[in-house]
Amino acid sequence: MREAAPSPRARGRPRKTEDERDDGNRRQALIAAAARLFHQKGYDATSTREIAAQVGMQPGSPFYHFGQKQDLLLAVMVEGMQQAIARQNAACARWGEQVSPHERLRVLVRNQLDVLLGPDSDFIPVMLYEWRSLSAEQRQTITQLKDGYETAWTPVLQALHDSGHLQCPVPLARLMIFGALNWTVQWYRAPGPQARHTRPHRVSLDALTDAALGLFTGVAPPRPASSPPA
Amino acid sequence: MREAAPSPRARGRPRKTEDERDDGNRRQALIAAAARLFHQKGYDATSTREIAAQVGMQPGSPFYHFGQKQDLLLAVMVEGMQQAIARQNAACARWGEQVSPHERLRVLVRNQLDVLLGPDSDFIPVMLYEWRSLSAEQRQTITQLKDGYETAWTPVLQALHDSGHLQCPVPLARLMIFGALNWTVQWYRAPGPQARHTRPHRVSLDALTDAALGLFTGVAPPRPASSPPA
DNA sequence: CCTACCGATCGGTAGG
DNA sequence: CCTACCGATCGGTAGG
Repeated sequence: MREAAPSPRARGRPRKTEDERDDGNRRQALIAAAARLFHQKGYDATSTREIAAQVGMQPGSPFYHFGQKQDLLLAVMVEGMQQAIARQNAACARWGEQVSPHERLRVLVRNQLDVLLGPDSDFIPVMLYEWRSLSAEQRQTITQLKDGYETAWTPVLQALHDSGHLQCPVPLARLMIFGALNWTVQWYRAPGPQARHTRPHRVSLDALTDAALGLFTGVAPPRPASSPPA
Repeated sequence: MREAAPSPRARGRPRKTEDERDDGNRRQALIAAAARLFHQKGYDATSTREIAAQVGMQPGSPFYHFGQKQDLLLAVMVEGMQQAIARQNAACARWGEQVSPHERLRVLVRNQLDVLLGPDSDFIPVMLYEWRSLSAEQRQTITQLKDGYETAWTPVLQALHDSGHLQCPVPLARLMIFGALNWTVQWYRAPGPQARHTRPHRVSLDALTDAALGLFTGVAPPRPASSPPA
C-alpha cells in the first residue's frame, strides 16, 4: 500500500487502494467468491480461508463481515433468489394480455435455464444443492423467496392443464418441471466455439428450452421467427 | 447356526456374539450405516466416527474394512447401482414382446421411483447427490454401472418418439426425465397412514408414476380400475 | 477389530 | 480488517 504522506488533517483510519475502499464492495466480493467456491466444491468442502484468499483477505477477516460461515451461505442464496426474481419479473412484464400460455411457459423456462446455466450462474445452483446446510430459521427466509418466484408458474400451468396440454396435476407438474430443469446443472455444458455440437449436453439454451417445452406440453417448438422486439 | 459352549478343540480367535461373527456382515453393516448417514447429512458432514458408532465399532475400526472414507462412499454407490440394475432387469424380464412402449416406460419410471423413494432407498440418492466427492477413478466405475442402467431406456424412448408421443430429442428427453424423477428425492414424502392426502408431496408412488407419464407422453393414465371419487 | 495416538485443518475470537 | 491464537474435530495409522 503506497500512500503519499497523509495530510496533517487526514482523519479516520487510512484507506486502502481505490478499489478496496468500499465496505459494501468487499462484502459483495466475499459473496461472489463464496458462490463460486460453494458451487465448484460444495459448502462443507470449502473453507472460509479459501474464500478469504480469493478476495485477498486474511483467514479471520470474513468474520468481520459475516458472523458465521452459514451466514455467508445464506447471503449467497438470498442474492441468487433476488436476481432470479428480478429477471423473471422483467421477463414477464414484457408480455401483454394476448400472450398464449405456451409462450408464457417458454419465457419462464428460458429464464429459469438462464438463471441456472447462464452467466453468473453460481448462486442458484448453490441454493438448490446446499439447502441441507442451512439452519431451520435460514430455510424459512429462502422458502419465502422461492415461493414468490414459483407463484408466477401456477396460473400458466393451470391454463395449459385446462386446455388439455398438460396431462398432469398442476402441483406435481410444477415440481417435476422444476426437477427436469434444475437437474440440468448436473450435466449441461455450454456449447464451445467449435460450431455445431451434436452431444446433448452441448446444445444452446434456446434448443434446450425447445426440448423442454416439447417434452412437457407435447408441442413441437413454434419458435418465434426472430426474437420479439423490445 | 448356534454353537454351544466351545469345545476344548476350538481354534482361532474367540468369536463375538452370534450376530457379529461374519466379517462380510460387518462390512455390509458399515455400508448400510454409511448410506443412511450420507443420505441424511451429506458425505462431508458425516464423520467416520459416527458411522463406526452406528454399528458399535471403535473410531478407527472402519479403516480395517475400507482404506479411506472415500472407499466407503464408493461402496455405497456400487451397492446402490447393483440393486437398481437387478431390480430393473427383473422388472423388464416380466414384459413380453407385446408390451407397448407406454407400458414399458411405466415400468421403468415406476422402478426408478422405487429405487429413489421406496424402502432401503438411501443408496441411489447418495450416488446422485455426492458424485462430487468421488475421485476421477471412482467416477469411472460408477459411470459404467450407470450407463448400463440407462441403456434400457433409450429404445423405449425412441419408440415413443417415432410414434409421435415424445416431442423431444431422445437424448435430451432421457436427461430431463431422469432430472424430473431424481429431483423427487428433494421433495417427496411417503404418504402417512391418515387416509387421503391432498398435498402433492404426499401422493403414492403409483400416483406419481401416472403423473410423470402424463407429463412426458401427454397420455392420461390408462390405469387399471381404481380412479379417485369425485 | 481395539487401544492409543498424531498431524492437519478448520471455524471462530480477542484485541487492536 | 490484520495479527495471533485456541479448542475441537477429523481422517488416518501403528501395533497388537
